[in-house]
Amino acid sequence: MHGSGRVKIVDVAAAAGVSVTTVSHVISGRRPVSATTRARVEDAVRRLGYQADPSARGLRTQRTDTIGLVVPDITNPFNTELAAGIQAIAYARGLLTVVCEAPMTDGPQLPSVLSQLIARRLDGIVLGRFGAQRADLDRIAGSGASLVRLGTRIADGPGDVVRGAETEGMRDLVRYLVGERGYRRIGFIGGEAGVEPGGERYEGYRQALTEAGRTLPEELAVWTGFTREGGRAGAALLLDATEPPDAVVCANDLIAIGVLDVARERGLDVPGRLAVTGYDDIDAASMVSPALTTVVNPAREIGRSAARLLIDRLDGDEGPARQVVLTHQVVRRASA
Amino acid sequence: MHGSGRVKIVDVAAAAGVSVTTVSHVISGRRPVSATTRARVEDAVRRLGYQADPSARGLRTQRTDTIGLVVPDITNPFNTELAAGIQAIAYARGLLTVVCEAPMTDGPQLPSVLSQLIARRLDGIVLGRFGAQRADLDRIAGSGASLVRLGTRIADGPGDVVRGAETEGMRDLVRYLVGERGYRRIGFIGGEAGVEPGGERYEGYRQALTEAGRTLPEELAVWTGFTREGGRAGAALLLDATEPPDAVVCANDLIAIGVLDVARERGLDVPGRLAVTGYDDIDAASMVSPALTTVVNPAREIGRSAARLLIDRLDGDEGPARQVVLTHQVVRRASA
DNA sequence: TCACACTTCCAAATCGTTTTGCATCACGGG
DNA sequence: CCCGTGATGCAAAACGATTTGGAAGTGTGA
Repeated sequence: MHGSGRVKIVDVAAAAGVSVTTVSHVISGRRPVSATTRARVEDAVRRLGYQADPSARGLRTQRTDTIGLVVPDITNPFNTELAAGIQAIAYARGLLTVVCEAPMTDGPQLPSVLSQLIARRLDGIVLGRFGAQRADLDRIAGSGASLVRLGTRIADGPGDVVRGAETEGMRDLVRYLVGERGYRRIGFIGGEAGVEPGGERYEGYRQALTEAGRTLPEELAVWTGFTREGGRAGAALLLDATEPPDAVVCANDLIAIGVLDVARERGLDVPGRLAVTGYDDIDAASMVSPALTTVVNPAREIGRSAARLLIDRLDGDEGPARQVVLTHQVVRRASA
Repeated sequence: MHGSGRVKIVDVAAAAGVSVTTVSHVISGRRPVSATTRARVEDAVRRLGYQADPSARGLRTQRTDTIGLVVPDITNPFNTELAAGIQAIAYARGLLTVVCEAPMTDGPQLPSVLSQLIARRLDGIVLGRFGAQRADLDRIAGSGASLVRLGTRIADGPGDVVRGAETEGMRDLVRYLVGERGYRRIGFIGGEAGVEPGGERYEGYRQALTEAGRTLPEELAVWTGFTREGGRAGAALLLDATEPPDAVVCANDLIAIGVLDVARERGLDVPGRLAVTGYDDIDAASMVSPALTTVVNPAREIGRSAARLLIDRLDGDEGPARQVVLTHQVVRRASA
């Protein structure tokens, strides 16, 4: 019952009165075929509704025409936008995209997810903003899949890189807070400790403060998690400090939204009593109130660039590793 | 270079000193193998890091071990949660999940996306809340893929169905607005006209109003689109009516958030001057302010149920079509 | 007419599994 | 002693495409 009557390439060949070889050549265009024969074949393909079996083709060509995206949190809108950007490009090329979640904390971890994807013989993998080990990267590269890494400044290691100018973005944001808005005591809430892109963004925060001649308030920098929950936890920590901040800079928008939650619970006026900023500019950043001052991280464009790089590699580009850096932009809204 | 040195089943057989048949039987467990032989084979598999080639396996077994989810808007958090629920179950079963976007308006439409997925010989497809034609459903079923439809009340047609009790959910919500909160003139903003789940939800709205003896304010029911933009457009329409509503019921949360945007722009107090409600209870519903009164639509659980149904079918369940209905729950927050 | 190049097509090998039908062996019961 | 029965393992045939080497057919110039 299951696809028993599927039309195969031999059926097309029979219907068109040619050999399967010719049908294949018409379809792939790898060898010239006379116009009349081509027309007969194409007509037969259309009439019978022939579609090549991807397993059979993949077996022969050693390609799956499938690429993967691995992200730490599939529900983070940033990652969703990313996926949408990749899919748009990949779909047009006939590539299927599978997006997998490899949580930072619980659930199947990165190495396990990579095993699955490598076993699937994906043609390429986009690794989204992770604390990936060098061993993970080498494993992907060693499997024969092309690799694009996202949001990391670390240039060595296999694969191409796409990233936003995150250090610069955060630096500009904090400059704005210090210079134009005059906040005095600025805290920082990061994601998981030591993990990109938290490091990048913290670095920008650090730079802006030191260039302004401020001392880094080390007791006001905490790392919790890139989630709303993480923001709540971080806010509690910072607000209960002996000398609380008048502004808190968050490593992404979800964290900032968690901080807003706490501020509302405690009846703190934002930004009067406490300024809050995010990073990424996800849709929700403009939904909350006060609307978040944040930095645009062009998720969809990052996805598109990553897909294009990957496709170039699949098409045989053997050139040296490339790095694409996308511009940033501070968005001034009501929260700071 | 590309995977040239991949270890194949013959390599494992050689290393273990048995035939490939035996290796295959050890792996699949389809025929008994003596304990000592099994141990030797398993050891060889581990040592060599053997992983069966999915194309070769798929060619023989006529399965891809891959399922698909099709949704109209991949950036809608409801759909993301849905995907996460499906993935969680599928991943544990060794199934890969691909989620595809088939927008209602622009971009590749449903039939075209289905063609891609059918060409890929997916084992099963979950069709997320769509105005799918009967022909689309039949095409999926005819391709041999198992089918689960989401959020539709239409029982006939191929495939199993998973849905929330949406008519009831919306009915309870509107009862609350009318009965407990005393709103007099209640408008409705739907998604794309005539498309599930808009129809379901409108029906609940209609039922609640008629059972309360109200006349349906037909001029206050508009269909725009299941997005924030749609909400903005709908709000403009309703607020500029000759006799504007004091409450507006939206077919999903994104629409409601768009209405909040407009209310804020116009300086309308919510809920004092205008009450607003959503549907789905996505994360953002509790981020905006005032926080949305809405109805829980258990996206993740719907996804899990759908995946389980699909897997049952893949395992050979030939029973009659099933329908799973999940409970709803009104969440009373600040917006109404 | 022959030689040569170009077009156009085909037969057959190949990709790496799974699965079927058989052969072999050991063992116990009649 | 022989035969049936299970357990165990192997050889070979699929699965459905792509690709290579070569065989026809066609046209041109000497």
